[in-house]
Amino acid sequence: MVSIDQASSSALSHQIAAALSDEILAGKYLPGTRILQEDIARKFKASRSPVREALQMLAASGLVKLIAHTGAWIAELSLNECEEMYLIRENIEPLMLRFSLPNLRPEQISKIEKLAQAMEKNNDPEIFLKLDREFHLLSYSGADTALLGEMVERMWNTTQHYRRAYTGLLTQNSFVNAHYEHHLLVAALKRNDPDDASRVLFGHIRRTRIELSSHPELFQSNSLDNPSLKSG
Amino acid sequence: MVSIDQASSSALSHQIAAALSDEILAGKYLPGTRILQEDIARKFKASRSPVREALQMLAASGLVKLIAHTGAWIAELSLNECEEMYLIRENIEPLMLRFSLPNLRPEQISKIEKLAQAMEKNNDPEIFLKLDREFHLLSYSGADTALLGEMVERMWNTTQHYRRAYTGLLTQNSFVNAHYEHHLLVAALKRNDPDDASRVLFGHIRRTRIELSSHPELFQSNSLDNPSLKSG
DNA sequence: TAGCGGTATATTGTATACAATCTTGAATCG
DNA sequence: CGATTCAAGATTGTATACAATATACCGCTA
Repeated sequence: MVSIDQASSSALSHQIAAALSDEILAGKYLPGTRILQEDIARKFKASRSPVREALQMLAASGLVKLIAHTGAWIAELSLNECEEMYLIRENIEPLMLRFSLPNLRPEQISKIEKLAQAMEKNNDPEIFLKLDREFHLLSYSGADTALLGEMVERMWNTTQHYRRAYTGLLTQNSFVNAHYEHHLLVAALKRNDPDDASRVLFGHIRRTRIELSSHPELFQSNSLDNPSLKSG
Repeated sequence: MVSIDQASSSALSHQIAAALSDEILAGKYLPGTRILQEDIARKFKASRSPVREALQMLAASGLVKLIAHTGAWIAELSLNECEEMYLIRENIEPLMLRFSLPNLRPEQISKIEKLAQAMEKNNDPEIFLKLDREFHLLSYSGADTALLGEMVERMWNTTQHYRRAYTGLLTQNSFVNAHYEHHLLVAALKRNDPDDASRVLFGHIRRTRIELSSHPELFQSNSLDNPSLKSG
């Protein structure tokens, strides 16, 4: 369940897309940052051809926004768009969890439990971000629904920057609800209770959406050279 | 709410993507058909560069499947994948309808009603397909949720071939349930009842999914040169 | 001084040539 | 006779050169 996993392909365009994808998700580029084809080409010692294709792939996965004849930017969500993503996630991820649960093996559930515990002990936002992503995506890994999986991962990708900004904002205490929900989710998984698992997951995403929406300051664009701001 | 609507852009790649998109949705290529870059290039009197980009765009919108170093094929769904799409639709489209309804203007609702009536009078499957798509997408058009809209349209695109095959299979009588549901939906819209509208829509998509799944013969691949069949 | 044009520059889009990879089919071997 | 290997052809992937477009800066005008 890795979005651009044709990356194993020798195709340069796929390698570039995978590398850029990692960097973007790691937060090395801020939303709204402009991307010049030549810069990327130089960086990977390639021509612009594979770079252009890589940018198209990243646009398809929601990490980059392309505007014809104008350029490419790191994708940026408004507060409304971010809430939209969370609303969709609320309705989709519980469904995926239902498909996954029957196929989750005990050792996977153990691993999920350990991730929840690790998150609780940890106090580095960046590590939380990583563990949280692994926790949830692993809980979906039993689902034999590739198309659903792609959608879900895409939504995690496009919201990644804002989860980072949000977790960076919070104090240690503010995470308690998330930890509670994670533990409740693990408990439901262990007792093989898809109804309760879905309900807890729904509430978890919903609560996060609501808390996010009380931090509009996370969505002030920090780059002024994005033409989509003028035209919109 | 048109997927590749940068097509208005003068960029050749976008024009090619838009034209191909129309043709694929119109059923001029069967799922599993291989697409050669040179053929498309000749057809549009262009070089392969814009064709490659167009194919990437179509892959992003779910109409085409790309395999590195190997080629491009008209996207094909298995019965399971198609059911997956419908399950997602069941959970997503009622949500979008809820966003849309408060912003639908009376004349739009009238238009929706007329489409339902036109579908009932009509007995050409191809026209039904077109009207049905217009009916539903128009019912969502009040929603100010671009991201959700893109997802929904994407799902309509990827399932278009199978809706066509299915409607072509049915007798006039088999459409009655769809007509009933359409009328119930219109009634709920007219009385501004989002709960009922969502419920009817959910049932409409769900029933279609179940009926589709009783026709596995629609999903026998009719092209034998698709490598994804061997490797999968 | 603010707003408008227009030109130079920067950047993206496309065509062409070449390289890399895969597919096909025939010849060979067990 | 079936499976395998290898080479030729077909097709995709990449680099480079050029064309088209947009951006930015400067000077002009009101």
